Amino acid sequence: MLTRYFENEGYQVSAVADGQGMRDALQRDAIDIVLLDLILGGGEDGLMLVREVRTSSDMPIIMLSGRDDVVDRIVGLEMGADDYIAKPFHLREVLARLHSVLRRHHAQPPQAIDGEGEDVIRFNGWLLNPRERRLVAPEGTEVALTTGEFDILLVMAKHPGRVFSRDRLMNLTRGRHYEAPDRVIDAQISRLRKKIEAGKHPASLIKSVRGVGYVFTGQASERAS
Amino acid sequence: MLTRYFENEGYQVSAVADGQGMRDALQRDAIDIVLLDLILGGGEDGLMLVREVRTSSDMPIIMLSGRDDVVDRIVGLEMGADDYIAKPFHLREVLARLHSVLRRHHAQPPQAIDGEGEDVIRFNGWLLNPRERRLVAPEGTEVALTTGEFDILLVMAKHPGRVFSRDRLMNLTRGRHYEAPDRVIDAQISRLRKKIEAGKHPASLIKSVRGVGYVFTGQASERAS
DNA sequence: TGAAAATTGTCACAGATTGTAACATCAATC
DNA sequence: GATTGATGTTACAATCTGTGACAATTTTCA
Repeated sequence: MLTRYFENEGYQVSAVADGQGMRDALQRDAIDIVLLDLILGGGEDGLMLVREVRTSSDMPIIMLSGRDDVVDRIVGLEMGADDYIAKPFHLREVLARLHSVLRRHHAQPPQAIDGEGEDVIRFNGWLLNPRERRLVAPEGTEVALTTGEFDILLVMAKHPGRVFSRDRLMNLTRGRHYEAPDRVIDAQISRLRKKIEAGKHPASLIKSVRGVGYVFTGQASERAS
Repeated sequence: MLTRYFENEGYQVSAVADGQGMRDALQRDAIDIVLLDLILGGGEDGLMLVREVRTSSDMPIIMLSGRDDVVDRIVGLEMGADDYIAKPFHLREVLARLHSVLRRHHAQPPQAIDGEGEDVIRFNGWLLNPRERRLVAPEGTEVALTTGEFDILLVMAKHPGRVFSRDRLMNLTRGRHYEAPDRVIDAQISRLRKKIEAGKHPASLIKSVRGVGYVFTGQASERAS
């Protein structure tokens, strides 16, 4: 029902049956938000899944529950869900809340400090400016990155400490269903490393996690006012 | 009743009758959380047990009490319990609170704004930084660990004094349903020891518990701010 | 448009990491 | 102290990753 409704509304929906399905979808598709029913098959608990997702990302999550249980609601929100909707609900209401969550989420840091709207990312002295698509080294010189290199660095630097699979990087930096061998990412990472971990800055900012993918391990220093 | 319920929920439960049973279980099993009834047999006081556990660890504890007594509740929480549930309770509620406590407990300081809020782990002069995935020796030199070695050390160092079975380490450092002989862990531990217990630091930080698994015996010094 | 330049994809090989297994040690038990 | 079983260690094989060379593709610009 939800699937049909949201597809009619123009969304692209990945409907899955259980926790494993969710993990797969998160890996495979470029997911913007998760709607999660508390009562799942497969013996997995929806609350646990919320926590699991939260440990590695700030993916927006809306919990749907079979009943309006105060404890469930509170625990769910404490667990990190962004909203909680009890059945029965109106489809229109779900849509409204979804918009609300997405808005809050994307509206993340409008960051109007000093009358400026910078949302640059800083790490270990580096400065990454998504708007201008520029990378500036600690000593102030600009490092030229190609489009692909920049996209990968941007995605990863936004989430330090989070491990990205090659597939996921593929999805996030290119369109949804891009087909190419994963090793393309390896090559890009290699070129990227050569540029940002060059002689002067021997720190390893991108580490590889064997069998999984890559992590950005820079020291993000947000909100430089 | 609780045992059966939680086992149905997929938890592994060690049910014991008294304080001594609890101590044994804490030693023997890899305990994640303690549910403690205030009214115990064996003449031991539940409150005392809370304090006893608290003096040596930050093990999460939920107290169950036969009555909803404000004094009991306050004293219990002051003693260091993480939550307090009065009878009669719904099993679902206990589960929810348990989730909540576990989450709070595992919760990494969510992304520490202002670049502050390191959650590095220190032990015996060593410094383990999960975000940067770096291990720094007491004398300041960095020790290069592989992904697998780092994961094992991280899991164990987070819970000094806790015994991890090989299976559990397997689960915690790789996916859930990973299939490989347990001896893989032995090999990894061996390599890890060679790196962190090398000539300069003869202290044995990882001890083996025959028939069970391994314990991290470093002296954790938390949260140097 | 067409050539030059830049970027990306592909591949091969080197190197690193991990799984496996054999054997050496060690601990517990009788 | 001999036996039995568990753990430590190591070598080697299997797998995964890093990187350079070059081809294919896209972009730039005359």
